[in-house]
Amino acid sequence: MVFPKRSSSEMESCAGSQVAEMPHFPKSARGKRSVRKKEAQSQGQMMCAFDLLATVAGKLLDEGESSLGNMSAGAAGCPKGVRVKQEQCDEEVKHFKNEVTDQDSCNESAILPHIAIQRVVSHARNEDPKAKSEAQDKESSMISCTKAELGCNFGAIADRWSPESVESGAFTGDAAASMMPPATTGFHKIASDMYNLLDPMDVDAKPPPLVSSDSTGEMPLYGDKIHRSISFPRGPKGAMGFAVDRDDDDDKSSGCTHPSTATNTGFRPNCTAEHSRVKKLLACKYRKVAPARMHRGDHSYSDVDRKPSFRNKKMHYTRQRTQRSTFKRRKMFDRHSVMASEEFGRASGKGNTKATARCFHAASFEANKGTNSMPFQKSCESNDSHVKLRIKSFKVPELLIEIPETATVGSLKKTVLEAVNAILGGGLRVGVLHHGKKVRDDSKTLMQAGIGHDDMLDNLGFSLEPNCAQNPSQVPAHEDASFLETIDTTEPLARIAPADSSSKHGEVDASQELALTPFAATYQGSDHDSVHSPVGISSPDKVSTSSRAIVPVPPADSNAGAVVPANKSKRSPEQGQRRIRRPFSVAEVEALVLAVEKLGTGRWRDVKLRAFDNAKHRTYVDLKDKWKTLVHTASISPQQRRGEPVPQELLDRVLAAQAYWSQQQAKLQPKTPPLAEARLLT
DNA sequence: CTTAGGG
DNA sequence: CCCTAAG
Repeated sequence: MVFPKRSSSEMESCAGSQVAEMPHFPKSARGKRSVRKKEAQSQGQMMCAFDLLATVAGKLLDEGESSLGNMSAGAAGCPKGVRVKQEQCDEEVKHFKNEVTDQDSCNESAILPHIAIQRVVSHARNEDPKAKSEAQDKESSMISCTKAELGCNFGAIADRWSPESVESGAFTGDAAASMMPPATTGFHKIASDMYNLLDPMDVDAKPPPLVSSDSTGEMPLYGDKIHRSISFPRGPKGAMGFAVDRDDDDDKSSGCTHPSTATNTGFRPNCTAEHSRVKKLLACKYRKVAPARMHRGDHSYSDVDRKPSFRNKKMHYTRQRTQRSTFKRRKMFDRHSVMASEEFGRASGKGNTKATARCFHAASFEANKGTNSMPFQKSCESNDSHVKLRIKSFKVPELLIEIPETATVGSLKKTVLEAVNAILGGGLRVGVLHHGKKVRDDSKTLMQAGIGHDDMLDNLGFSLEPNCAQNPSQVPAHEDASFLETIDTTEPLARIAPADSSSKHGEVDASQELALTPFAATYQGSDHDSVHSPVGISSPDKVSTSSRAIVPVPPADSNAGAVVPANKSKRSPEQGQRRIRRPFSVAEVEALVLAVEKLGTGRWRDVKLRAFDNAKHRTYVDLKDKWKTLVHTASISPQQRRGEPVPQELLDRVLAAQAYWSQQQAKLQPKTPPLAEARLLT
């Protein structure tokens, strides 16, 4: 038989000692699974740290919002910008580290984020190298600071970052280089390297023996790369995720850092991948709303918490299923758009005033850019009992937006705008919140309502509500709480960046994230949404009771991006949702081919695990289907093919592998042990 | 839950 | 991609 060079060698190797083992793979695979799981758990803590870091980064991004927009416009610019900020962040972290170390008392968890943020936000200052070095020196000691997890985590983060960030650059370049499909000859090889290096699965699960036995020369690199990737991927990844990642606020609320609470218990376990994901998603939104909710004494918190944990129980695939039902990116706005200063006050108390404000503004209509203060304020003119209110911004009711990752930022904006218009078109009404309570009685005078006193400023809030559907029965309290997602600004960035060369890696578990390379991070963008949706989706379910369950909108054409005021109906029939179409990128195909070459055509689950473990949106069924189409594609004339052209080389390999494995299967039927085959082939 | 196939 | 029968 004639196989492409690489294929043949690989196949043979497989057929040889390997094949015999192959059959066992499934078992090991299961074992792997558990392993992975374990790892993920153990890394849960890190997540907290990362989240924190993310938070900081988030601040940065927030601050650079405007520039961000610009960057998005000019695609290429983004990554760079992000990285820079990241570095800054890094600096901050280091600094921070110092402080913490010096303080020695990490208990003041609340202060940590504060410090970090402030510094970040006011990144104006130059970092003094001295502190930096000091920080490095103290790294070890830092880690020992176990008392306050926050501090500890932070230390960990810094630890991770600082050293790595340096290398990061190089690595990135490296990866980039390998990413660029050079001569077709080495293409697959490169890809394999890439995957090896990207694929966490391999890292934690792949049994060394198997690997080494593999005749290919890629393996050696394997270990090496893995290490590296494990050590720093954070950086890049973080950079991306940062925009989205939660911030300290979140941490606190989540209980990871927060000293108090019931939440703590519930949350803690969730400091796992899933949770973090959710958190990321919720990031800004969450941040914003959190105070509000607390204010209202709502249960949403727990809601949010549980969701993740709930999902955690499920396995990957299950999760996927859940997620898949709605790959939607949602953009929801807390209806209580205008938060009284009181809430902000609280926020600031936690040391995130700026962040909150920023976020707030970002999410709102940006009515008043540049002002970090409260969204509205009253210039109480004690004069003649007139109450002057200045509403700086309003938040619109929830919005559910679905937009392809490939969409441009511009289209995203447009989409959002449309969504907003849609809501506005339906008519809006203004809600007044006083002391966190909705003032329903329109006939009351402000005075009667207690509005107008000095305190008012701190307790008055406005909200925009859809004029239509809303039923009075809905209690404002909990509904939106759970839907605090925000589009991660990152997305666009990620998107724009280096294409989706390495498509298959999203991050799920901390461990996985660790293995991610900068590029992987890039790719994550796509995964992110898959991540997003889950949250959104789960939320609706959980909160179905609430008024504004999100109504999964039938995905309009990918380009258009569907927008729906999530308030329309209370039900969330995400069930019937058809997953959005996500064409396989060449990189993905490459990975698939590679995996199939090794594993064969009948073990899709393993293929999934091996090459797409991180691609949460690719199920083994998808892979199987893709293979099917690939085989078909390979057998038709290039002119008949559609979509992103797949390198002929890959198609050839597809056919070869297909032929090989089907033959293998055939021989297996008659009960011919693979070993025999191997011998023959050899 | 996975596979394997048809739709 | 979805849906399902089978295992």
